[in-house]
Amino acid sequence: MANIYQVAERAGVSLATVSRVINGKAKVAERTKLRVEQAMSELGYRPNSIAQSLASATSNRVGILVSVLDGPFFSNMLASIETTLRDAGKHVIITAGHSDEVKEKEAIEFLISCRCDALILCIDSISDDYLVDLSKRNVQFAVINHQIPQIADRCFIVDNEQGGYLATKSAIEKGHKQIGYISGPTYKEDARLRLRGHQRALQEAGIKFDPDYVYCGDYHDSSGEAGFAYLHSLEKACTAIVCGNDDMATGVIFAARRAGIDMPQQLSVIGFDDLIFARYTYPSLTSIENPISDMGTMAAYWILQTVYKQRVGKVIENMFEAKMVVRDSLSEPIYHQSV
Amino acid sequence: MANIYQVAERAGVSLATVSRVINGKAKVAERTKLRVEQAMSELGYRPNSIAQSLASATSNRVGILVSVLDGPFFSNMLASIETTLRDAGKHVIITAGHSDEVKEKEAIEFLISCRCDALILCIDSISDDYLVDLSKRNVQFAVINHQIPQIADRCFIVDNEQGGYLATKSAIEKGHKQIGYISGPTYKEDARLRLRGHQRALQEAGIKFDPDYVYCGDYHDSSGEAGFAYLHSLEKACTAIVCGNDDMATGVIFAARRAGIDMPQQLSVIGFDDLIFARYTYPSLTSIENPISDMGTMAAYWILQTVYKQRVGKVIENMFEAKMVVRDSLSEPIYHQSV
DNA sequence: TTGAAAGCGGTACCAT
DNA sequence: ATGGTACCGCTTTCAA
Repeated sequence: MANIYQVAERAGVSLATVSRVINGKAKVAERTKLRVEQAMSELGYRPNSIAQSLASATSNRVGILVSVLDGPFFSNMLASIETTLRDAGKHVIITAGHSDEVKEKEAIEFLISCRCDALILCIDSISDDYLVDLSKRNVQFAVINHQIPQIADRCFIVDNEQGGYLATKSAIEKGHKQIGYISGPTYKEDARLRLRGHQRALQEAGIKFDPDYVYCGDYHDSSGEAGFAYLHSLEKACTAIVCGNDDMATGVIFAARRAGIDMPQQLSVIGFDDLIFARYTYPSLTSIENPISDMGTMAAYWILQTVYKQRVGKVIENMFEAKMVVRDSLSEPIYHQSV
Repeated sequence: MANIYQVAERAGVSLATVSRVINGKAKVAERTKLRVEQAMSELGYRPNSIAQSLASATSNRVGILVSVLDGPFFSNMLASIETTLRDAGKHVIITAGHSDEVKEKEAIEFLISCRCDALILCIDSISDDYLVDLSKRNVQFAVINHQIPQIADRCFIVDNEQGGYLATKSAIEKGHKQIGYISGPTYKEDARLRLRGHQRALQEAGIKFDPDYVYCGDYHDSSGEAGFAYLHSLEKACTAIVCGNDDMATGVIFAARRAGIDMPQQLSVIGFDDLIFARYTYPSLTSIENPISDMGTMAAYWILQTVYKQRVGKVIENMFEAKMVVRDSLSEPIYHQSV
């Protein structure tokens, strides 16, 4: 493939001039520019991005770290980040951290050693302190799904508390009084916030919060099944179960059906995240939309603006609203045949 | 960050020697090597992959093209490709083609202009001829999900015919005689092959193939619903519906339930692909596993071997077996209450 | 507005 | 086994 020298020669100019027309910033006489462009197209010239990176000390690479590449949670986000950044001429390098602290750190080091100009991190296990430290090295990054006060401007989160609140409130509005809650692991901030929202909704409705009605799961469907078993065994069983995420909600649905319970008549179930399969469960799952994809796009915009100094006509928002997605798994309780 | 000159200086050797220990191939005296390594770790040195790429004319980048990034079909494959290639020190650049011929070609050009050493292509709309041409330019690539005779060695496919055969055969073995088939769009090779497998199974069982029992869909769930409506309207309705993919199968399940049909008692449904949500439908979906992830890994190995001349201790296989995954949506037909 | 030339941080060939 | 050095293809001063 042709290089910049050949273009320069063919156009009868120096390579510096060719470089100028490639980059479009510096002034080049219109005539010269046309000659150069002609030469470029005649030769089918494409600038070598690697050489550009080396010379300009910007790789045009953005590294993404997600916990898992497979599974439905991140794929939409990856898609939207990729689209946004590719339109801006950036390359995306994707790695997985597998919710393991060591692997997450390795992945970050890998991305740094790739010379990424910036990172977008969806971390699970790394401490806030580590990220604060990272921000002091000259590594530019955005964080999704974590709120870290010292670097709040680069954190993009959904309003988890609000989401938890909405979920439980919608159950209350349907008339439920005995509402079980299956939480994610409470060492995770999002799980704590969702639970807090649940409590706020109860309180607002004058329902006393009873810790017995909370089961602490691990965000996997098996713990949804276990959580159902626990809540089902309580003296006064619940008519609705609100779950910290959709995986656990599907676990509840499975276990409840196995126990011969009709849903939603005898038991309402609410999830969180609104994953793709929420439509496919039976009954289809009422859930809280987690705008992870929008958050990714926003993080990408933030990077284009902050790191690449591009003008993206976007207002950077750090906190995203949580919204109900109503499907079939939530209905009025039927007390006379309560679980 | 330190560069190779600083390492050389600190170790008291030339940069050529440092380069040798980085690459590990050429011989370096043990003592020298240790000195260099010491210097590297003292300086926290990491070779600049961009400079390496420029100098060596290999970018260590592998480009991936999938139709969509979101959605469950490719995400497992992406995960396994990423793992395989990252372990080999390669970077993965991922793009989406959105099943559009123009966009797919653009994406390929983009990947080429990224200086990818090799591509892995999951294409939907591009013609075989284009790919054969591409193979004559000096672009190295593997193809997933397409069999192209001229370049068969770099194509990795599942045995679609066998999959279609297995699906229908399993229905026949359960006792079904009236078996509807909802095909993917027949301009797609995989759809044609799956349908052909269906026909072979019928023929083998002595069941006459009746084109009236075939509905041609588009691989989306809506066409599953439409296909159900059509098959359901036939004079002699079917007791089982075999679908060209899982999306259409979920469409069938939805529409059938809406029509008040009990599954699997009154109607068995079989999918193809075994996507993640096959477990979550109700009844859970019996399907044909599409080892897309294994195919991706194999394509990655093929690239490591062919393009990067690495010894991966793997036998390269181009054709992957299709396997049944038995769940609840297939059972014996109940004729006296047939649909 | 244009050109000359010095890097960017490596690789790889040729000597020694 | 080691060192010297010419690139790789581009960006970016600095001069003209």
